[in-house]
Amino acid sequence: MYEVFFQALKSKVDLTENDIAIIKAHLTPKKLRKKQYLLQEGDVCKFVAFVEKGVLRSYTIDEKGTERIIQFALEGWLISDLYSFLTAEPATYNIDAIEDCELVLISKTAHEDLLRTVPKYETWIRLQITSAYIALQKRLTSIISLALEERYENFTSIYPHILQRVPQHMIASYMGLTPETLSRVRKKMISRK
Amino acid sequence: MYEVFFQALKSKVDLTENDIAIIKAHLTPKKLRKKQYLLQEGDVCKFVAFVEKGVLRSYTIDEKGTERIIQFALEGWLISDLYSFLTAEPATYNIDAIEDCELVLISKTAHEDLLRTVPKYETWIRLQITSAYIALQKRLTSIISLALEERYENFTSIYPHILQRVPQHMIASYMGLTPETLSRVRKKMISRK
DNA sequence: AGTTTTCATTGACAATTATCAATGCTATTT
DNA sequence: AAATAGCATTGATAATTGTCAATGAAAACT
Repeated sequence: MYEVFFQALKSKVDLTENDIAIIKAHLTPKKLRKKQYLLQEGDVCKFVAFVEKGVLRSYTIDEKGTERIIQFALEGWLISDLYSFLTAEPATYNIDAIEDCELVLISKTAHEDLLRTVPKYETWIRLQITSAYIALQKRLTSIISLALEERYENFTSIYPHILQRVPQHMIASYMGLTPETLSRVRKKMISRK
Repeated sequence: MYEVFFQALKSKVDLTENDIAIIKAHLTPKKLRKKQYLLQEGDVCKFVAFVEKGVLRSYTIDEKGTERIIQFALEGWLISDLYSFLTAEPATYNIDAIEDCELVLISKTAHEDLLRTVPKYETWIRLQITSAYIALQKRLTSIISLALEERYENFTSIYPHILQRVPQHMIASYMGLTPETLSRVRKKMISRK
């Protein structure tokens, strides 16, 4: 149990058997069927979720009812509404499963306990957030500085595995585009050889 | 010396006199005149900079020669090319001073020493990156889900102090717009009362 | 004080992207 | 196996944003 989780952890920090035991005691497994919610806007987000298996997304819904995808999460990634998790304010994002999922949940008290008692856990969290920050900054840079086709190429080269498992209209949403526009961009790129 | 820096640190974590002394020994002060570079694209970024006084920006230059602003940093903020800093790859961003600045530099070896020897430093870094991540996610959400006017309103309400110290065309760049478009958006908003 | 840069604004026009509506295909459900 | 829902594509048109050029004002420099 928790194979992917501990593999991810061990690849970043050294853990003693004792560390592992303590961490294990703070985790909760959870399965989710396709389309099921993990978190709904308005509820307080009480966990950080690690993806053992499957794909999820976080998103908001704007005034017109359009879904805007903030993040995808595949095996080995973390997903949460961090702001809600840390402040206990109502979540502004929804999170649901794009495929059937197996998750590892870290509750708020578990998270706080682990930060206090297992220094390596804090290190791991720091490294995770740092990578997430860098990735987000790259995404933002791509949005404000590249033409559409380059942005799509960029996306496909960085996340080919997302492309294969997520419908195109969600990728359009992630890129801040309509599905029609993305379809046309792709057509242009294909025709250009 | 380093007043703003230690104020920021102490507001997030408890430090002993000893912690403070160790940290102090790892810092380097640096002054920068308006328009001076702190980092140029292609060089390896060898520090994280904390702003004691002044304003800086990080940005890329696209194929057409247009500057695209990634981040502003005011008093109390950190700025760096994190990816370059962590991997020692050449920087993809430029950083320069918008006003005369006083900075506190944390070199790579200082950073690593402090992470190893002062647990509270790691905690502070974790908290800083976490806030930066959340802020970036909000910025991204705003870009992909709001109409231009709302985005500008959003920006002005979150960062009124940036607005006052940075020329408008840089704010346009930060928002991924041309200066002309931002000027027109503002006009529309003002005329609408 | 005078010169030079930098900056914000405006206009005319072009390019890009969104919207709305329709179609056919595929996967899922019953 | 049939019915339904989800999905990608296309066309016509509208809305948004960018580009290029010009102007005047303010700020920085000498």
